[in-house]
Amino acid sequence: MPSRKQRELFEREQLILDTAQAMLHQHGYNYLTMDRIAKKVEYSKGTIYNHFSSKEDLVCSLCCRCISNLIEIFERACQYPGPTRERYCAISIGYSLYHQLHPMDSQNIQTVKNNAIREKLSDEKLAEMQSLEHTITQLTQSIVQQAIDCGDLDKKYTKDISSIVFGLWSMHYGALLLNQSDIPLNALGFNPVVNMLWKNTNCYLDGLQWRPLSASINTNKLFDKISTALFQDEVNKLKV
Amino acid sequence: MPSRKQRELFEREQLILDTAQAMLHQHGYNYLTMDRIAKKVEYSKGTIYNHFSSKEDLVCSLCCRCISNLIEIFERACQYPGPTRERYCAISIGYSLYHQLHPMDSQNIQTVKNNAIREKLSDEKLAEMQSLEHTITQLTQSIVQQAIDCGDLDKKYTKDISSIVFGLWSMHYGALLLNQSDIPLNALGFNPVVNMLWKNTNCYLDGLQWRPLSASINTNKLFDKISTALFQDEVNKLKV
DNA sequence: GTAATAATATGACGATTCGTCAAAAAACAC
DNA sequence: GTGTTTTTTGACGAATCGTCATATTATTAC
Repeated sequence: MPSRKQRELFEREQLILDTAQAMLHQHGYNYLTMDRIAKKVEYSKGTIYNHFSSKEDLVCSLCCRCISNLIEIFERACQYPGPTRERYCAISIGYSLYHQLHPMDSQNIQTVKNNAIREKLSDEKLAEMQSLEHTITQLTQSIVQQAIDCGDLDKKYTKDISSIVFGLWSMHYGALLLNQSDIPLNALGFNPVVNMLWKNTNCYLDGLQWRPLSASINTNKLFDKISTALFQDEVNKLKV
Repeated sequence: MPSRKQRELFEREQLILDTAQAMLHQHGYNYLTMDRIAKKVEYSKGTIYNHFSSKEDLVCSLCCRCISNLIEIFERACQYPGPTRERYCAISIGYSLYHQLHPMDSQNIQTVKNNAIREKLSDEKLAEMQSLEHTITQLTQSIVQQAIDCGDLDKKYTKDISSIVFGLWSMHYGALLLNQSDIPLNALGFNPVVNMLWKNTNCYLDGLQWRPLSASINTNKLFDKISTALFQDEVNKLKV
């Protein structure tokens, strides 16, 4: 039961974050200053600093909100009732859709990976973010475990569960970063990143012999099936 | 035929870069200032600005040096005389070894991916870096093309060459970034990143049915064979 | 060899932005 | 209504970037 005080404080914090996010998206990182945020939210700079101990901590808080949104997506994927491979694919699809729908959020997440920023983070914020990231890996890991338990994935991979989680993670993370970097992938002859990522994910899972293999199904239909079942909202928003 | 003038200018530029790199590695990004660099190299700040139009351009130049080093590694891998799959693996191994040997270089490369920095880059530096990155993708692509031409990789993948290049690239890039981020992979139960990456690369190539499949060979021995043949220096330095 | 000219180097300076803190304002207690 | 605590404020000091008028060095002309 939060008191009125606490509620107001929380709401103001959200207002600050929303304002910062809008400013970041509209005018870029270097336009984002504490003074500008203060002016926009009509509180003084000192008050902003009562909420966030540094500009970096503020940006990291934005990042944490984004990761929380991703966790919600991952949790939905984990509920998917089909075979384990489809459930694992659901994570991949959710991840892709989320980043298509909120490309700026990906930038927030990446911003904090930068050393110039990270060096200045408070220990508390860093711990908060790491805890969220931990949650994400745990969710992913649970599906691999289920696949081994039910025989969809060979038992010999029991020792490699973390490698497999890391495989999906690194592939998606790398794809996302390359996509949002200024590297002109189109001009270099690359297909849309979401398509490539979906192909590559299936290819990787085939390499693991994670059943059912993609040769036996229509992967395009599977993509539609999963996204319709779990991410209807996101798909609709993307269509607009 | 560079004149004495030009030579001196070039050498001073290298001195500035070396100094900046050392400072960056020893004390982090936020300690690196133009005034400190100027003091250390015993030239004035204005002179530094004659070489680099901004702090960001200077850091990007560091990044370009690192990418050039990587290109040298990739070119060596492309010379590897074995089957195409092994040649492709050689790129993977070279990439891993390079980042193990020069973990700070990876940070340089990533620093420039950050928006806060990228927003301030001059068009020229950005173009320079993109040109280097283009070279890297071209080298990788050529091996996939060879594999299709000689039948090691099924012809049906002709349309997917860029996807396959992107698969290797994103997986390695993501792994590298995750590795150097502060996410405590060890504590989260992950194996060493280089091992996981090697397993995942083979798994992905198996999924493509890129012959010879890893079931028919000893991947650990292959790793040793390639690294001995191409990257003896790097391996020795790592052992020390 | 010297004077005129061009090229280069210098560091004081203005501008920006961060984060602080003493003082003012508001909220609260009684 | 008065005194106390909490919160807010914005002027300020510090750090750093990038500039530019001036000083220094190099080159050319004669």
